[in-house]
Amino acid sequence: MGSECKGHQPQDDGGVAPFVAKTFHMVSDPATDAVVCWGGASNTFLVLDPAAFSDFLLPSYFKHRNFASFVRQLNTYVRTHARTHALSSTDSLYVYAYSAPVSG
Amino acid sequence: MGSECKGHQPQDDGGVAPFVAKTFHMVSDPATDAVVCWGGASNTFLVLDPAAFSDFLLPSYFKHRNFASFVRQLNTYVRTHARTHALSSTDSLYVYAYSAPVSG
DNA sequence: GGTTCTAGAACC
DNA sequence: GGTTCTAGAACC
Repeated sequence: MGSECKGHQPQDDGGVAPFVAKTFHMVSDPATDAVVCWGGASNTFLVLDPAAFSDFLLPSYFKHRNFASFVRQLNTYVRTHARTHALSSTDSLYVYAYSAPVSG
Repeated sequence: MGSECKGHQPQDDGGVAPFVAKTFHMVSDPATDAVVCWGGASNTFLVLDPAAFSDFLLPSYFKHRNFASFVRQLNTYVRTHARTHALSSTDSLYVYAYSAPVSG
């Protein structure tokens, strides 16, 4: 091959699955912190407004607006990504552990 | 026994499970037809307003307001009650088959 | 018997 | 790899 990779990595996602990358972006976006945000300790994120999360946030990242589908995917990566772990839920507050990927 | 049952049946639910009785009542109530109502053919019922269904209707019948928990229970009775059968769902319209109990 | 969390399986 | 539907299992 003539051109070799010289460390240039456009869109370096560290091989992270699309679902994981999207979820990280979605949670990290400060514009939507009233809907979903990082939790305090324990590498968690909180869905503060499940209705807005389902109706507006999910369809902007995924091809659906079903909270159950999101949870199903999350549970998949809970398994394959040691850093992710489901915790608990209440009537209106869903809490999932999800640590930020380590850069560097 | 001195007193025999003479056909008097206060609260005759035909031995139907509480979940099934509650769901039937919830769907049948005309006051909430904008939220959930009986479907046209095929013994179905439609959750027209999932948000209102979860936030207001579910907690008035059950001890939670989680659509997923309702679906989990529904799927249980899909199995044990031949008359119930899950069909499909779309973004905002959940459709489940559920036939009315036959009286008489 | 109910409620929650998670996963299998089918289908896309 | 994503989305949906359903069920197992644990816990209440």
